[in-house]
This record gives sequence, structure tokens and C-alpha cells, in this order.
Amino acid sequence: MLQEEINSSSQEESELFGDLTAPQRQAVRTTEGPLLVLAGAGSGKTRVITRRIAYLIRQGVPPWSILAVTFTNKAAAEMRERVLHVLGHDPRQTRGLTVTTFHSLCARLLRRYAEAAGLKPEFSIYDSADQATLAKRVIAELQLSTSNWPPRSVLSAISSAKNDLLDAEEFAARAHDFYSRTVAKIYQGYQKALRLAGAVDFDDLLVLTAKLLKGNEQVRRECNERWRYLLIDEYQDTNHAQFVIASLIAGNGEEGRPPNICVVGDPDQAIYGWRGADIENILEFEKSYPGTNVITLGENFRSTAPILSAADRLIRNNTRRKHKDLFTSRQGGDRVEVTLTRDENHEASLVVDWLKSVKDERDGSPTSLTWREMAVFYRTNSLSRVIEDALRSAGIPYTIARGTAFYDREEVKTAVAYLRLVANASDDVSLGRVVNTPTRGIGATTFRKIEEHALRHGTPVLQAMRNAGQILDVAGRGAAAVGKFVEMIDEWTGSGTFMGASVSATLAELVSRIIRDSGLEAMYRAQAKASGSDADMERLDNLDELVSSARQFEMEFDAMADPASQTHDEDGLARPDDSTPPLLAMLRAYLESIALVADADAVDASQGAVTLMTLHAAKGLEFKAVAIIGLEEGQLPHSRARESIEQLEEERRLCFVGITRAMRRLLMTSSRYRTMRGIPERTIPSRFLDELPREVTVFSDQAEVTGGLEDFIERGEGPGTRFEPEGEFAPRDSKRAKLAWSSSSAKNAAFPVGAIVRHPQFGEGEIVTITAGANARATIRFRGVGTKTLVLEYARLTRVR
DNA sequence: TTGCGATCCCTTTTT
DNA sequence: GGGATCGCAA
Repeated sequence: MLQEEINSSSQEESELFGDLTAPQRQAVRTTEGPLLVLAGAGSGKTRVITRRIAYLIRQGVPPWSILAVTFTNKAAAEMRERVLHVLGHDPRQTRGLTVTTFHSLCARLLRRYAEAAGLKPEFSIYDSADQATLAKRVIAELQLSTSNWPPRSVLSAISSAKNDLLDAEEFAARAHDFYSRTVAKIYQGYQKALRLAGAVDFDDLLVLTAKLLKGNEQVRRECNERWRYLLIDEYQDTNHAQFVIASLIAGNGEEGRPPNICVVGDPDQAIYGWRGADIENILEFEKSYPGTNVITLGENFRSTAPILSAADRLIRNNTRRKHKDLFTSRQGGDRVEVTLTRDENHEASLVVDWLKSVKDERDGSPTSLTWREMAVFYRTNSLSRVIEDALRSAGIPYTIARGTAFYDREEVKTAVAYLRLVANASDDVSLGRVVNTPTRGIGATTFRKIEEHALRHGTPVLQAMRNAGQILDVAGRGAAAVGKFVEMIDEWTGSGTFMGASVSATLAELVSRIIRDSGLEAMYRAQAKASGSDADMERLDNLDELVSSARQFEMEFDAMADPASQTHDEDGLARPDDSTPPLLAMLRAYLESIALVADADAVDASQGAVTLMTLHAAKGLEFKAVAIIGLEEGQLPHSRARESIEQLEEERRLCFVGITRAMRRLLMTSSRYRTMRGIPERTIPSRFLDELPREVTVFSDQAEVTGGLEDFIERGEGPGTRFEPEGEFAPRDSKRAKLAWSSSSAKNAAFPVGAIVRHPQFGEGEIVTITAGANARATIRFRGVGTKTLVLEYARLTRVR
């Protein structure tokens, strides 16, 4: 404490600003009023945000009056950690600081102000599977067929309505054609079913919060008063609902001054248009807050010049774009490698070889790369499988950034459904999932009868089950089974009170008890015993893992820091709310944390493994070496995105995001053939490859290079083995372009494409293609002997001319 | 009521 | 190629 007072302000200055550029400093210092920071890729955005928060606190702004919104929980946790670091690891300095995602923030506000929002505080958060289950039921109740009204597409229409803050009634009022009128009906039924189940979907979190803030002055005032400094990261990916929430929380500012709201984003990295994100939000921001300060951060501190130049040239092809110069003062760096492969297996093995070579190349040197510094990106999740297989068989450790993967496991989902039912007795979707898992004699017929009864009376299904014996024509056997089930639930919850001697004391205890008492564990144990398969053993492990995760959560959970269960005194200090049993409060928070995990949350650099993820999940991250696979028309740009210029440009931005993640090495592959739903299809290289500047890329066509000897001899002229540029990718003079690309490889300058060489055995031949790297191979067309592929190092070639 | 096998449909990206 | 769903047999 004393030490801090001794600190001279100049010392603080250099701590906070010493390593910042002028625009970065300005972004940190401009704390008052609306501020828009246009931060180019790799421009030190995170650093600026972190310093800004630290600076505010140093200036005497109470930490609890600062709200920072990030895109993922992971980013939020990291930001909090970094702020703490800058402030010298004194936890008192960040007490009450809120760093969170929009969805978490909303979930917490809705829990805290549940009554005002028209919800019960134990509301469940439905994921897309739950949503589909519910939508299906609603569609069936409306006597519509799910083949004419596929739940997923109806849900996506509902979702975009919600992102524009259109509720079911407003949507219905605007629906004029048959299709949208029907969707409106489903929308209304779906919302009713959600509320009946005491559940909200992801979009509801935003919609209901916006509604709450708009309609309830007291709540709005409380938020305005608490959070005086608002900071929003990845602003280019916020949608209308999020914008409204942000402005409502920011309020009107004090004493006629505009509110202190700072948004940070990069229009070139807007990749969530399909989710309702609107680049226009940035324009809207300046309109809503006249006199907004705008600061542009253009200098890149992440990537080498060739990588940056590739990214810059690519993104220049977007027409609907405000150009922003990307520049670096760094010199040198390896060129971007662009490689054409035969099929996805070939591509995978090539990527694996590349990763290995990148690792070896730098081994022993001070700049040696480790697995954790490498990543593989792809457009669609389905592309990960082949890469995974290749990495596994090569013995390279890898992790996939799929945050939800664990909770998507059948056994984990079932266990979580029990927990949700325990927390929220109205949760019919969860009830439906667990009622007969493991089988306990409550079959489909019995359950349907109960469901119908519940529907008629407008009660939750579990409620109807309590009366099953008397009211329904459920057979005695069924009624007994139902009675036993209800009894089991009551036993866990203390009949809903979460009090009493028989109720678990801790969350982990509750989870493990439910897994045991429900018979889930016994069921999977029996299965594992019967099959003896690893997969079934793994299920048991996963259930154990769930208990561990609950224990972990319990340790980290800080009731005082949970905005959902606290109120604030005048001075902003938290006071715990004691009307909720602690176990229930913790269970709610735990389930919420499970519901809101993001894929990117699973990125864990400490694992020492190569990270695999979609381009979307890669946003905000950086790696020393990056491989992007599947650069083909239909894949990237995706076939579903080719309809409009807007969509195509979003695909280009996606590619841009991928490229700009790479710090030192970048490989982009395109496969000549790709197996789609079991059928190998010929592909066309992505137009984006053609947009990369030749002078910073090394192109290599490995599509002709094959593994086995007989595979490549005399294969040169066969169909599909040659690279023939097509469509957009084909330059006017493809031969010359190819030559230019190939010969740009400095390493193989001795044997450029077109050179005539002599081989001791095969005689004279012409170099057709050549690849880069340590194991460079050349495809050579020999006179009379045919085309062969040879590894340069061993081929004993001499150049003739 | 349960469990297994055949058939159908699919395919973007995610909080 | 694979996951989900449906239908049928025990």
C-alpha cells in the first residue's frame, strides 16, 4: 500500500504507456465520452483494452463501475488476468470489475431481475438441440409436418427475428405471406412453450434483457449507476440486440455529457453477419453518439511482412469496405506457402509433414517452435476429421477447439439434463430426456399420455406426473414407475427446497449422487462390461469428469462475484442475496456456465498440442505457425455463401482472419479432390488463392506428386492428376502464371519449372512442377520414359539448360 | 417396452 | 460417410 503511494506518476506512466504507440496511448487515455477504436488485425488491441481498464482504475475509477464485454468467456478470463497483472496482482484493485460476454451478462441480469423480466430465476438456457426438440413439438401441435417446416430453418428465421428484437407478436404483425405467417405461428407457439418450460434460448437472453432495460426504469437506472465505463470488444460482430443493450446500459451520461462508451472492432474481421451481426453497427454508433472520437490502429505487431501483405492484398478485393492501411516495420520472414494436393488424405499428410518440418527447422535455435504454437484452421468442422487421423497416427499431440464437445456427449448431456430438471422442475425438454434413461418402465406411450395431460392443463409435465396415479388411464405398473421417478427427484431436491438432512451439501456431491441414484452409472457400467469397448469405458470416465468439473466450479465460484445473486450498496460493494439456498444458487450458476461455453473457450495453449479449429473460432487468437486447409470453391468461399456479394465478402474476411492469425509461418492448402458425403468430388481452387500476391507466396502443385512408384510413373497425362486451373482461379495465361509462381521459390531456384535436366538413369527431361521445403520434389517429364516425381536431394540431377 | 437394424437425410460458421 | 430417426421383432 505504502509502496504504491511512493510510486511516482511517471513510473506509472511508463508502466502503462511505455511500450505503446501514439495512437494506442491515445486510445487508452481517451476515457471520457464515446470512443470508437478501429483496430486492425494484430494491432495490439487486447493490450490497449487491458491498459485502458488498468488506467481507469489507476485514475481512481472504482473497478465495479467498469463493464467490459468480450466475445468469449476465455477472452474475458484472460482480460481479467491481464488487468490484474498490470495492476501488480493486487486482487483488491479489480474487485467488482465486470469482464464478461454479452450472453453471460444477460443471463446474470435476467437472473437477478428475474421477476421484472417475467422469468423464474431458475430458468434453463436451451441449446440448439433443446430448441429443436421444442420446435418440433410445437410444429407437431400445430398439425404441420416437420418435413415442410424443418425445425432448424424455422428456428433460424425465429433467431434472426429475435436478433432484430422482433418478438412473436411484432413478427406476426409483419407477416404477410403464407410462409412467414406460418413461421409466426410457430414462433408464438415456441415462445409459449419456452416460457411454460421456464426456459430461454440463446437469443432470448439478449431479447429479454433489451426488453427489461427498455421497459423497466428502475433496472435501467441501477445499471446506469453501477456501470459508468463501458467497453465492448469485437464490436464488428455485435448485432442489433446487443447494440441496444449496450446503449441502454451506457445510458445518457451524466450532467448532459455523453456516456463513456468505448467500442473496439475491425470491420475487416466481421464474420458473423449470418448471426445478425451488422457492420452498420459501427456507422450506427457514430450516429447514436455524435462527436464520437475515432482512433485507428493500423500498425501490425504480429505477422511478418509477407503474411501481412498477403492478408492486405486479399482484403482489398472487398468492395464494400473502408480501406485501412495495414503496415509493419518488420523486415523479412518466410513466404506464404500455397500448396495444391490430390485429396483430403494427401492434404492431411502434407499438413502433418509441414508441421513437423516447421518444428524441426527451428529446433535447437532460440526461435524453436513447439506444437502449442501451431494451429490448423478449416472452414467447416467436418474437415477436422482427416487432419485428426493424420495427426494421431503421426503421434503429434493435438486439441480441437470445440468447447461444447464434452457437454455434447450423450452421457454428459443426460446427466446435465437431470441437473437442469432438479434446478427447474418445469424444464420439460430435460424431463423428456431423462424420464426413461436409464429405462425404468416409463415408455413412450405412458409418457405421451402424461404429456397430453400436462398440455391440456397447462402445467409442467413433472407436475402432471405427480398426479399420474389418480387422473390418468396409466396402467398400475406405469403409475408405480412414475411415482418412483418423482420420488427420486424430490429426494434430491428436498422436495424443491434444497434444504434438509437428505439433501446434498455440495454441488459435486449432488452431481455424483444424481449420476449414481438415477442409475446412469450402473447403466453405462453394464454396457461397458457387456461390450468391453473403450468407448463405453470412456462414458464412465466422462461422468466422473463431470463430477470433477462441478467440484472445480465449486472451488472457483465466488457468490460475492456473481451478479445474479447479489445486490449492491450505494458504494457499489456486493452484498450476497440470502433468499436462495446456496446449493441452488450454485447449481444455477454452474448450469449457466455450461450452457454458455464457446468453442474458443477450449483453446488451451498450456497443453503443448497443435490446435485445430474453425476459422470462426480462430478470431482473436494468434499462432506462430498456421495451416489453413480446404481453400476450394464451395468450401472457402462456402457454397452456401455464393449467392450474394455480401456473403462472398464475408467469406473473404473469414479467410483474412485466418491469415492474420499467423505470426511467422503460413501454409494454405487446396485439395484437387474432396470427398463430400462419401463421394469424391473434383474441386476448383479457391479464388482467394488467386488474389494473393505472387511475390510473397510460394506455390507448389503436389497434386501430381504421389507416394508409390507405380503411382506416379506414366500418370502424368491421366485424367484428374494434373492441375488445370479453372474458373476464377485460372489466370488468363495460366502457364505463365504457374511458372511465375513456381519460380518464385527461392529455394528451388536452381531447378525452375521449364528447366531441362539430366538424370543418370532416365536421361533428359523437363521440369513440370517443383515444390518447396527440405524434401522438395520435382515432377519431371522425361523423353520416352514418361513423367516421374523425384526428391531433389536424392535425384542426382544436373541442369542442362 | 425395449432394442436393433434399415433407411433417410444431410451439410456452414456459433453464443 | 455418418448420425438420427423410424419401424419391426422379441
